[in-house]
Amino acid sequence: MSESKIKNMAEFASVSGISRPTISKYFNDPSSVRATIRTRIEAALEEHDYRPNIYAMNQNRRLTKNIGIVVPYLSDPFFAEIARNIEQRCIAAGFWPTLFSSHGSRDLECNILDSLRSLKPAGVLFAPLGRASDRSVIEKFCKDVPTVLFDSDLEGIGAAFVGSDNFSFVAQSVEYLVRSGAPPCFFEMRTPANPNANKRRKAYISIMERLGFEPDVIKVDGEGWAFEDIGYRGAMRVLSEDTLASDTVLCSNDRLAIGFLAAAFEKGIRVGREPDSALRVAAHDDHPFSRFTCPSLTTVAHDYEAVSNRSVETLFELIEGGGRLTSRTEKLFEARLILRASA
Amino acid sequence: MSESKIKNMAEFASVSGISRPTISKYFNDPSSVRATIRTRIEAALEEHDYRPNIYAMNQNRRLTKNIGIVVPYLSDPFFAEIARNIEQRCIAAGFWPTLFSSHGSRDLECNILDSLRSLKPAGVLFAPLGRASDRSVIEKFCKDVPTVLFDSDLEGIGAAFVGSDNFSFVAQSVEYLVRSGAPPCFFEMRTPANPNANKRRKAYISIMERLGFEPDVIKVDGEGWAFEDIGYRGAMRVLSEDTLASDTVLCSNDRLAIGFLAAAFEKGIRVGREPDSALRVAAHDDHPFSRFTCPSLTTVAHDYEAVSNRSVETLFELIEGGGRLTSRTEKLFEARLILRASA
DNA sequence: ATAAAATATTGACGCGCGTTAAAATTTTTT
DNA sequence: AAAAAATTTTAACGCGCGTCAATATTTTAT
Repeated sequence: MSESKIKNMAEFASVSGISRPTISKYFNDPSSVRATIRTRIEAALEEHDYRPNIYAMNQNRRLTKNIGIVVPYLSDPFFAEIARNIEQRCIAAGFWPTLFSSHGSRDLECNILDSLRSLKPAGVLFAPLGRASDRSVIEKFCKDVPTVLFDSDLEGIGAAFVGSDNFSFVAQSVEYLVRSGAPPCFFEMRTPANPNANKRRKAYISIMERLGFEPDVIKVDGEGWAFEDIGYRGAMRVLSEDTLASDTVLCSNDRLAIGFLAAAFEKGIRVGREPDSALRVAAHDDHPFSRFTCPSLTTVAHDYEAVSNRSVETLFELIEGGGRLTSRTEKLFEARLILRASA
Repeated sequence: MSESKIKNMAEFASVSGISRPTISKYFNDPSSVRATIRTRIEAALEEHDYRPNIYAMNQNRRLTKNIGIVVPYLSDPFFAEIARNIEQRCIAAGFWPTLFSSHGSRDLECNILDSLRSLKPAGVLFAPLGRASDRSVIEKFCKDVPTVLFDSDLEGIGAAFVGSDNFSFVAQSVEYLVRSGAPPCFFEMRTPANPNANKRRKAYISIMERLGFEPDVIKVDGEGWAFEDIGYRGAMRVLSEDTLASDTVLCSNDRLAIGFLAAAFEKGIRVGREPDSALRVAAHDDHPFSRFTCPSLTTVAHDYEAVSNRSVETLFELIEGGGRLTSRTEKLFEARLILRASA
């Protein structure tokens, strides 16, 4: 490798013996130049390790190759995993993804959208906070920037939504629990942060009624995103007061269940599907940690792969379509029951 | 708010009645213009919501306001929390942080550094993979870009290192365990990904010897970053074969312990510090989930706040010093014992 | 009020690259 | 081998902003 530092495209053009516009074309799309030229450029690249200045590149292009990924809470490994998956796919497609987390804060979510705007991204994959989101700010953003919502839907906002079918989650868990024991009560936060929680509650009620059982929704107090803690405190109270009408508890999500199981353990209450257990606990999401709860958590899994795949594909279609799709599509993927020891 | 869209700084200068160079100065540092001018600019900003083009801004500036944050594995909530903390501090200081995760991959780590280079960041906060890192690539990167390492040290690389004192972790856990029961064996991965693990093992051995006990290191197989699973499998084997020489197990880190506790539970082995328990388990890190293990995990906590604070402060000094510090500093913060139910 | 210091304005250039039109070259077709 | 098609080269402009020097204006000190 030559020691001379190349500082701009013109210089690189002259050392490689190829004209600057052609070099420029190459960097925008290597397949747009003839193979002979391409190999010559790539040989020169080996020699001199020049890289175009991304700021100059993006300054006039109407569309950058940037993609924004926004999740509500990155400390939740569930979102970290989804983000990672999406990120990889964007990179593979030649985009430059940037990851943002709203950290559960409405203001931060707005600020992120603001920053994102000045990044002039080709598109954005956005999992909103939900209830805490500033709907009007997001709506305005989505009008200006091609955006696909995922995980959590804001009706009518964004060019498309990709997520999991909450009804399918609850159908599978409730039907399994009923089939294998007593009908479950439903354990959730009083004011859930996320619209999925509301859909799950509604699904629970409707499925229970369809099966001819009385729905029993237990709402526990707590704000924010410390779900494990909220589940733990709620369970401690419920278990102490011994107000549980059913020996089967279906938690709205795994993180609540993690807290619930910790409380049950502390109370010395045996959880599981063996005859000598006092309680069965199941939940939804198949959180990365739910394999390691005690007992391991019976849950219903998202089709992670499918959701992240489809989100990215939809965004690419949107980008190729110049930021518009014929109509707003909503794709919901089926969930899959994961039988473990807790129920 | 006026409906006319302002498309560049010259236009904004004319509508606000202030010259373009002054506007430019304002955006680079609002305090560098007179108060009267500042309020006039800010009034105009309210009126017209203009924002400078970040690409044009960064193209000629020798130093951008970007800061890169690189962590080895974002799906680990420990790193997610640290990253979030650091991110907030950078924003508060007027920088533009961008978060990257190596996802445990050597190649990805190199690619990230490569991308980071073209972002021309003012500085980088970097927690390397450790053993899997490509030392020479990182060394080269750190020569070009002002970088502070945190969490995991690569000796001699980067302008400074900020982390936790592994000796202090192990001193506290071992001394507590010895004081309150039998001396612990040490449970770890055979080939740890992270230099901290090696330091902890060495500390364990030296502290045990100092206290007059025979060190007993149990190494379990497994590669990668699925620590819980590795801990689980290792514990299943150890507990099945009943080869544990001590009734007290000190895990190298909490994530291994989470797997260990899951295995113990599955085996029906009672863990805790009560007299009727068969085993005590403790670990290090105070992982966000260790409050919710069964039983809750006795561990030793990082001083998160201090580490992220100092990392950021050190980077700011480095940036203000033009990318050079007088000498490479290594700051290690003390750890704090967290007594819970498992030991 | 006047002088000195600080700050703002005017006018202009440069950064590195995208992009375009016309001319030159290469490749493909016939 | 000649004509047609595709690609590259040459030359030049523009993007939005940083920055600088000379000048004008405002603020502070005397």
